[in-house]
Amino acid sequence: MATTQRPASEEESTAPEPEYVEHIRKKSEDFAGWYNDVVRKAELADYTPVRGCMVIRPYGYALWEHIRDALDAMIKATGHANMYFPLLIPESLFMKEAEHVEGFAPEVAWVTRGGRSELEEPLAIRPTSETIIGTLYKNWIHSHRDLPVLINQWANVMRWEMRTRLFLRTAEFLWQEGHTFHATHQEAAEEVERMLDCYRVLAEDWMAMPVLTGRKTDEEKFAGAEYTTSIEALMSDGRALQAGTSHHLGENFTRTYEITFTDRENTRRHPHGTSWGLSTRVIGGVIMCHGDESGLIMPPRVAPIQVVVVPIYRGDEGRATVMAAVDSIVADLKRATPPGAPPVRVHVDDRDEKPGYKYNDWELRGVPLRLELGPRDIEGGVATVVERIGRAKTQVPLDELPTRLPAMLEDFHTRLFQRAVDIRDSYTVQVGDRIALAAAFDGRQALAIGPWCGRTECEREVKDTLGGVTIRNIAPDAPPAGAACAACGEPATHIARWARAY
RNA sequence: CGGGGCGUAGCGCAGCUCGGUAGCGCGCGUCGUUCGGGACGACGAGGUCCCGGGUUCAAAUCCCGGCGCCCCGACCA
Repeated sequence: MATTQRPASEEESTAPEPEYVEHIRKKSEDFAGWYNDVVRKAELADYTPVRGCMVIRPYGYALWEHIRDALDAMIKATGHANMYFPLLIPESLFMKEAEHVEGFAPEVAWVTRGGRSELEEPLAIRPTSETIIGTLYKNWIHSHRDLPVLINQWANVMRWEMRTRLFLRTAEFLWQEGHTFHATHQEAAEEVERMLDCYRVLAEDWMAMPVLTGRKTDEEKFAGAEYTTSIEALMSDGRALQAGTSHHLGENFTRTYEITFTDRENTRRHPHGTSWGLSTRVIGGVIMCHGDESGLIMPPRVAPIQVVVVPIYRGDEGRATVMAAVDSIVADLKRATPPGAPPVRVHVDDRDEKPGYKYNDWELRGVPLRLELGPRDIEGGVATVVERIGRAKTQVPLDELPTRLPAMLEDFHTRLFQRAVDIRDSYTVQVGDRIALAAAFDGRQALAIGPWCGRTECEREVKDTLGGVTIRNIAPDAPPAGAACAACGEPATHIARWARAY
């Protein structure tokens, strides 16, 4: 290609090839590297001097706030109230529930010196709050008239993980944990289902992330739960992510913490508990579900910035003209917002950078719509709107922006959701026997759906043999009559979803 | 906890084999020209070479001992 002869005397250049160091690693070649680059360069989060703990930066925290607000509204709309419990749990309380302790003990961080005396009882930093909440509610529940108790807390918890990844698995993370107590098993079961459905709605309607709801196997359920349900999302690399869980605790904790109530027949009984949680991990889900080679793609309903305005001009005079038009657009958008409705979240990028730089920067950050406004646009009385998924350009008359932009954002949400469904479908395989199951995961990722016998040994055998393939959850539907387990051939009792998980 | 890799300017790295004045690119600051898909010039600021010890006239470089981080496994939201 190069035809120019270099003089033989010319020294070899020792300088590295010019490259854009701001660029991110290729998603198709190095998914984990891509993920890290995107999280850090889009300024969602970063590492800190604290091992395993991340800092959530303003752009990432704004995303979390929108997710949190949407979920908080649903939690309140279903009758729950927020409250707050202590971060530290005395060892003796924590150790009461045997199965719970066994499940969590390895990853609990302990405060062994209270600052006053080394002889003080060690304190666990909560990995979850069932134990302290149970202890307290023992004092507050006496009668069926005290039930149901429907509470939630937004909090940080700590689990001393061996390997951490930004958002997906950090030693400290933010979440909400709902805790409820009910008079009957049935009522608690309905609660478990109701809150799982809130998570499904949050994932699908707010984050455009399709999920499969279902029950966890005994192997994967919460330590101390009677049963666990979950929402499972498939990432665009084909691995599954547990994005929220809702547990039926039965009487497991209320027995241990001696919570009793007197029912209508004057019989003393233990209430049935539930707990359900969703964490900052879902942000990792949003990133890996929607992102592409250019970076993030933010679901509009939770996007910190929904529309970014890039002004284009030459010289100071051009700048003044364009910026006046930009100001007018922003003012129109605010004025057009119906009372009570959230305004379009618009940001004007007036940095002293070239437009091309800004395009790439905002694409990395995943802003759904970019509004370009330059001399040509102003002359035509339009703005150029470019959407993030396919970079399709639309000329929109300036006076139509207040109605068109919200509509385009809604359309963006719908297409983003459908795109995620299509990606998931591309990995989905219906399997009827072991050959099909093994083939589904042979050198690739998959979401394999098929009949299952319900046996833990079978589940473990698949995990060990097929390289970490696990049952993410079990479908609500029963298997066809007479169906055989796709993994072992024994009679099937369930429909399972197999995948490799994060 | 096993297996790898890496610690040199804010970031990415070269220099280490073979000891001798600490470098490059990007970024950052000021000024000017630019601006419809990652602009350019001039000048400038910025370093306990991860830490501790040893060898040596002399250590980023060689030796010993720590510490930290990242990646891959097993465990987990």
